[in-house]
Amino acid sequence: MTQHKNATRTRILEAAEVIFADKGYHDAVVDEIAEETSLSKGGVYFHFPSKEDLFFAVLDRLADRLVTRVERESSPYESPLRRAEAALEAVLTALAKRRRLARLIMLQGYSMGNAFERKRVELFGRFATLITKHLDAAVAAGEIPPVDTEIASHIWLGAINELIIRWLYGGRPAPAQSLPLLRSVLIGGLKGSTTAASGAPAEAR
Amino acid sequence: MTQHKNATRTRILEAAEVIFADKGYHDAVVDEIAEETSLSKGGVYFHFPSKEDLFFAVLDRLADRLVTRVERESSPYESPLRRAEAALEAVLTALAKRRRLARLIMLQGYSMGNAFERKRVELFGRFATLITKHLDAAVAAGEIPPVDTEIASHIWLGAINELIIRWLYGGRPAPAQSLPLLRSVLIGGLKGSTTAASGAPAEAR
DNA sequence: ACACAGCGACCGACCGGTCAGTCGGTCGCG
DNA sequence: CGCGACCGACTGACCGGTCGGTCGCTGTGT
Repeated sequence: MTQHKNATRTRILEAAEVIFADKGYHDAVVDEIAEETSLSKGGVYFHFPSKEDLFFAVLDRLADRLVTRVERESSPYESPLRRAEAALEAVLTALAKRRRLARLIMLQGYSMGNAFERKRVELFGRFATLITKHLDAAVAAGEIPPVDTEIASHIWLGAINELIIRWLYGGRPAPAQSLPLLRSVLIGGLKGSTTAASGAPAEAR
Repeated sequence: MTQHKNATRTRILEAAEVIFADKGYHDAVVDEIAEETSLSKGGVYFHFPSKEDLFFAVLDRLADRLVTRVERESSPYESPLRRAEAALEAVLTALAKRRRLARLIMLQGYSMGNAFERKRVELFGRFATLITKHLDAAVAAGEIPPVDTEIASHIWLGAINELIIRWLYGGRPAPAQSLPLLRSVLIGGLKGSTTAASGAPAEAR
């Protein structure tokens, strides 16, 4: 039955998620993932062609969830800028809720070597798009000046990224504690931005 | 003569810098560093006790240079906020100037596994301090409201970090192109920040 | 001027350990 | 019986680190 096969696949993904998040790509050992799943190494390789594929599958699965969650939490708001703000907050709190997820997405991938680059761009691109979309709408609605929204969304993501990493490593300021300042700087900064110099004027719509 | 020994050491550091930046910690092979230096592996291990130590030495060397440079370029200005702004710009342009340096500091370290954590905190901490210092002065001078300057400096660094990484990977917007918006968001955001929640309130330990 | 010892810098073959991935085999279910 | 799911011993490649050895340079005694 395909049902069972699928269940096993999921079990592998779940175990792999924990172990990858804990040790990073390189230091995670396939044998351990197998053991954790009560499978043998061969069993794991029956479901995934390589360690790399397994890792990517784990990342995709998590990213899917996070995107869904962020979209759900930001959609209720009327104002585009408000939605962008909600998305910002949703990403931050979602990551803050589970260190493991954050570790995985934000750092453990690099231990894979340069093969991770493409994936990293893809992942962050997905989240950036989420925010860019709302910011574009906010520009259209006149809530903020016409800036390069793509760069802006990456500024947002970068700020979140650094605060989360800092928290992951040092436990310093809990993300929730940084949120007020984060919000005020990023949103206030955009609102007050008089810079129309976004390179190409074609963006004006 | 110690002079010669030191020169060799430097040659190793230079070669290691290139190779580590290119391949990441894990994929860089000591034999290759040796060959590039026209030394044998034993020769390399004569100068550095371990691959890990060599890597850290490379990082420290680069960080030292960057810190010096940033300090030099920001010191001439009178206004604290202006100095902070100059530091922001100096970091961005310095990293933009050499992809390799940026790669090394911002991502290749992670491939070392969890041992990198401490070092990462240390490195970013050094840069953050550079900015925090100026921001504190700016607060004292009344140029910006009293916010948590440490968090603020990490927001700045995070934004830079993400923009640089994006550029490294995709070559998308050249850092110089993002600078105007970056400046306007980060500085404008701080100026307009009404949030006084700088940890001063009764925050439980 | 010469022999030679000492030493610091460097050599490179080798060891020990680690893993990703393979493959012939097993087993239960339809 | 056949097939899909799974087993697990094994292999091959890779690499950090070691260690006995080499070699040229310098200083010392005669």
